[in-house]
Amino acid sequence: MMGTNMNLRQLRYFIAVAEELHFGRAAERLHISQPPITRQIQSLEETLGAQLFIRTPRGVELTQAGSLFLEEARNIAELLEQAADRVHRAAEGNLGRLDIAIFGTAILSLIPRIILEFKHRYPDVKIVMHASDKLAQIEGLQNRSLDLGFNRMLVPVPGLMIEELQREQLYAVLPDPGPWSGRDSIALSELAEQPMVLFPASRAQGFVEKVSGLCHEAGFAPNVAQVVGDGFTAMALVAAGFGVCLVPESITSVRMDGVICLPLSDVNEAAGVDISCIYRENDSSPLLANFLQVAREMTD
Amino acid sequence: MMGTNMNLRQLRYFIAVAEELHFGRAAERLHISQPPITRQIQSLEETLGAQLFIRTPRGVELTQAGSLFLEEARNIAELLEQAADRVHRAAEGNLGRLDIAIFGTAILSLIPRIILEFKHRYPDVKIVMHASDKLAQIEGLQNRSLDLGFNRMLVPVPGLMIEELQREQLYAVLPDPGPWSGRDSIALSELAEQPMVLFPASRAQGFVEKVSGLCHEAGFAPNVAQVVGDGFTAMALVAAGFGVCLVPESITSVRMDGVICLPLSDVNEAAGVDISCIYRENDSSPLLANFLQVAREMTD
DNA sequence: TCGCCTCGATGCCAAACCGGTATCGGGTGC
DNA sequence: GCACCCGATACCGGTTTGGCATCGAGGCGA
Repeated sequence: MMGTNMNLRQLRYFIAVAEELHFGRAAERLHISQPPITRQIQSLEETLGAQLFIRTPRGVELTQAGSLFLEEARNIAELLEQAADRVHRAAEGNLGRLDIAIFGTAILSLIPRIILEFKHRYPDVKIVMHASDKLAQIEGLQNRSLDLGFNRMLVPVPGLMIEELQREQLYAVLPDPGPWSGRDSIALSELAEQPMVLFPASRAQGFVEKVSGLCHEAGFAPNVAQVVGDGFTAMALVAAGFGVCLVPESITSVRMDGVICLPLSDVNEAAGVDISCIYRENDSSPLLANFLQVAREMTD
Repeated sequence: MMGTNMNLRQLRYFIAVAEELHFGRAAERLHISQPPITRQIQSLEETLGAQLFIRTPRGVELTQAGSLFLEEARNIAELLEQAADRVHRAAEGNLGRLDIAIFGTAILSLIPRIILEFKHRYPDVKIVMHASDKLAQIEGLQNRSLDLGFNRMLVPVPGLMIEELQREQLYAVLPDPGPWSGRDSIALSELAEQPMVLFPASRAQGFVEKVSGLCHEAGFAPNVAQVVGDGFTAMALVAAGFGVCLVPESITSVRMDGVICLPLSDVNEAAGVDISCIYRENDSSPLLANFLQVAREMTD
């Protein structure tokens, strides 16, 4: 009893024979001898319950059923080849989808440049961006709805990996015109009595605590005028006269009427804030690996 | 070195494992033991150049590449199944295309009934009808653009098979009112002096010669008034007073003002004209075989 | 008409493949 | 630490596959 089960080998042989219309030439094309072709075609015909070829003295010709099957077989063979190629590319991180979360002011400077470069290198990877705060990023990573998050001052979480990409200096945002107009730097201690706008108003520990800590190091407790959601709002409040605020350097690329941004002269580089990324520790996705590699290259 | 060639077996095993997310359960579902699954999946992963599963202590989970491949594999498996089924049906004559040629007046009576019945029994066979004269039918059959032709008084052609389906009596078409109004039959000899309209004006031998022969048997040479393309035109000319004509019985199902149709009393049954079909002698198409069977059943 | 040639089919043998049993090794939970 | 679960590996026997040699049928030319 011949095989009652179709085989890809039979498909390939069939296509070769159907295109050559000649067992011998098909065998030659397949780099095998002729008898195996006969047997495989016989087996295929038996499993299909259909005669595929009419044997003639000068070769073979396709029956109608064979002609129909040739189209199907070609299609299937091509689909298989494409599937294999796509899977291979997916495994190498050239194809797929990556869900990335960013926090409010991360749309400035570094992160969009990284994403742009990655999209350029891997055009078939679909990047989906999500605006999520710190806790939402962690939850998203844990329940696998996210692959990667960007944030500042992340605290270690079991199962998640944190990697610092860049460290930014802090700038003071001050009303203009005002006492500091024309200056090109300022000491944090000069702001001791100033009402201060803090952000973000998040559930998680973060920039608010960082600023408080720095003030205490500078010898004063911050006079908190207001806590708002993000750095843009904070700058707007400074312009409106609510007080002053501290921001990471990248936000200063936004120019806003009514404020000036001055570097802090008495806070050293290491005391700046980080931009880090966070991802699952055991994530074996080659897409993520490729993305991280791009991110590291661009922050060398 | 494991197989560098994909196999349908690997596809089936992969789908089972991907759906069960467990080698053991997949093996159970496939009614084999677990080790072959391991090897086939390993081999598949090697040929694809992609890790498809992440092995965990409690089973496996799909990688992104594996998830992608699962969709493709399911699709391909289904296509294969459908292809096999369609080829099987095509081989049994339940699916495919049949190109049938008919001549002008064959759209009456028998042939459309045969085609209708065939379409009813084999709804997935596409019937393409061609209006071709005798020579065009023979050429079409020889160059394989036709599978079957219907015609009358076909002469044998090498490589083609002719099969008579029905024999029809001849009728005289006479002007009405006229000398024969009210009669219910007529002898051919009564038409000896009458101008006669003949058809078809074809390159091939046919009905014209048949009528001439009958007239000579009846003892006179036909007085040819006009030769036209088809029986309808001939009847119209009779109505217009050009003379009389002879037609096969089936055409008399068309009622036309100004003419009456009378059976010929002195021409015996066997002298009538046939409706035959013609097809390639070595055509092994099951569609044709099925069609011929229907045709024979309906002319028993 | 008789060889001769071509082409697919068949018989036979060795190598590769596949599945089964037994067992290993790593990880988890009691 | 021990038992248990799961996938990986080793080994063996049956089946399949391909190669070689040969057959048999049909067509063509001398």
